Amino acid sequence: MPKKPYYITTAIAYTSKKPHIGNTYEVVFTDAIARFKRMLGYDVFFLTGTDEHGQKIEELANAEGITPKEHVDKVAGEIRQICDLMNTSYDKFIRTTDDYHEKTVQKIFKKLYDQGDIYKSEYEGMYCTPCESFWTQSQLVDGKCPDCGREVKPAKEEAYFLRMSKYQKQLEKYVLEDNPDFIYPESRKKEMYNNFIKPGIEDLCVSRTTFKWGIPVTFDDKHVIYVWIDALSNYITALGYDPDGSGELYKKYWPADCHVIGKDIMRFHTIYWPVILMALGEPLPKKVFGHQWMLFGTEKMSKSRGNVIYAEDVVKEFGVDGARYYLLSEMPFGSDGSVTYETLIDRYNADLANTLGNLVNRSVAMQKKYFGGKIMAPCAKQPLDDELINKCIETPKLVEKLIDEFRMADTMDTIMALAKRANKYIDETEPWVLSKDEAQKERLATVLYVLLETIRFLGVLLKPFLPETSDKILAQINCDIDTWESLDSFGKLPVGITVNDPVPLFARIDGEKLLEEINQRIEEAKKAAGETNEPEFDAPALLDEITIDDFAKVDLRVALVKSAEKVKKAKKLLCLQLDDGMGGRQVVSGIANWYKPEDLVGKKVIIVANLKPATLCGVESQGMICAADAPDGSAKLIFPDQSLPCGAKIR
RNA sequence: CGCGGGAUGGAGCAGCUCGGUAGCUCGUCGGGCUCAUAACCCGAAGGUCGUAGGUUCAAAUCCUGCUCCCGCAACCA
Repeated sequence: MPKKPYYITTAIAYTSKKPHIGNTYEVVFTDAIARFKRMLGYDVFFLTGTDEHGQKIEELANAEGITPKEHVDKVAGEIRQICDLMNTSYDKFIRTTDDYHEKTVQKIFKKLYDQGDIYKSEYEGMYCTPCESFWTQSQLVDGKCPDCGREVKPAKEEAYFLRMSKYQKQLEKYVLEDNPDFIYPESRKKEMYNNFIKPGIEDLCVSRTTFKWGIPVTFDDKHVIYVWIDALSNYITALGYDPDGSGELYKKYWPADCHVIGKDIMRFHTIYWPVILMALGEPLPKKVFGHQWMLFGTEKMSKSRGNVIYAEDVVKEFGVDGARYYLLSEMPFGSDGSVTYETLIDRYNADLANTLGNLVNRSVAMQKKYFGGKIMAPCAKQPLDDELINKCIETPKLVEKLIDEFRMADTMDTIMALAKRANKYIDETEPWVLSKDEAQKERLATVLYVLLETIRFLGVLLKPFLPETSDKILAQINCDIDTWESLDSFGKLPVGITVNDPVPLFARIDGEKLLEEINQRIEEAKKAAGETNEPEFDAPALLDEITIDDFAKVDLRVALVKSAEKVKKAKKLLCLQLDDGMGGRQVVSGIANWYKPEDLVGKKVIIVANLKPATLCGVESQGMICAADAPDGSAKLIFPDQSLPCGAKIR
């Protein structure tokens, strides 16, 4: 019987910068599933890769003085190295700059255009110059750019749009009725459905004229295909999809069984991607699984905070399987995970070194010591043994169920629970006591057999998750019976073989010492980041030149904050009452996340005094407070010399 | 009233669908053991299960109000 195909993918990683350990989680997680399915007998195809086009890449390359291609070659290489370092078993690594991908994407675009699903738009007033972005009418907020909030002006550039609305009903039916597990977990499905699908999906702009680093539209060379069709299509181009006739791989593996992605790109995968596929007349993926984020403690990782952890940092201290185990066991199913070196050390020592490593070590050592390593027939079983044996039999079934639900951390727990039970078994049976009584020889042999067979179970169970460790365990007990089916019954460990010398699987780590070292390193990294003037910060591109007259149109004034309060029903907005030297005014500002009302009262700020008033969350704002974007994404106000009078003009 | 998730011993989580001795991991304290990587095993302390009500013989579990946290959306003029 031919094996059942199983196609699983990660999202393709954006090649702007080297991914940190949190980004690496995805590929390790997906690898675990892929390896597991292979063991179950599926014919698995596991795809990962890189997303390499776009304006950001173009800018980064410019800043570095290299070509975009040189830039992405470098970063894609790093990303692939990390995948290899983490021992992930991807079958293909796709790059969106691959020749076949670019050609197919062009064909897809053309096909959708020819059949009328992509159309050229000539909207006006939809273009935000600073963001270099097009927006459809309904995307605008108060008629302004939804990204930066600035004025948009009539678009001289035309753009191509995908007719999303046409597939509204079809998508709704698929998500709600045909395939209720499509968007997973459930909470994400509600988010996507309530926020985007139910209100009605919008046509999507699928081309750009503002940058060149992308796949050109074949029939209109001013345009480059924007990220959606380019990046998302990787899942099918990788298999040799072709609108004119697809290859064997595609026929065999599509539709994908699961796209594993970060929760931030759920929308693209559960709305845009299905619509593209429906337009192409292709079947939709069976599942999109949105995983959580791995944070550093409770904050995001960033270079300037000195808290970026890369996969290689963790591997250096804890080994590949140490890193894999941590990622797989520490990320909760329903909420963000948190990396700290403290928990990293704890988990490593407690689970890998103590519970698992020590179990294998002590068991193999006893087999060596009492029987010269030779495994004897278990002919003196006792009822006591059954508890452990039953747990061995149950565990694989539990694991199958948990993996089916993508509950990775629970899976790790379940396997570790078996190791704990085995440790307990040793205490219950006290082999060292048995060894002192010649009459108990058979019982001792049996106890050790049960123990080593349990260890074989552990070795096999761990294979998809900690492949290296699994190999080491099985090598130590000198047994190559490592299939998932071999866990159907207890007792497959052959009698008569001789185990190898016990070698510790995981060396215990001196936590205090390591933490000290690491804190030192973090301090240094912080310092370095400070000294080099925040290397992560990319100054935004310069706008078009203006004349002094243009500038004179902007009336900047000094104003005193007399009172401030949060705007109800808005998270980020503060409503400020100002003395502007001209009778006072009210200004709303999106700084509530970074400034408390009381911090501002009594301070003088700079306002744009002649800005057309606007209404935000129902509150009128007569002007705008000057602030600058900080590298960490926050906004910092610009405070003038506090001795300036209210109403003073800035020029 | 935009949508959704959550609040459980010092920390992190499970239990809630199908009400009925509150469980796990780490940490703390005490004990046991010596095969083993100062590892392993057992026991103890520690929780009025966010808050106020309601239903019930009985509520962490069901219902309602409230507070706080988080995600998505909206919102940084």
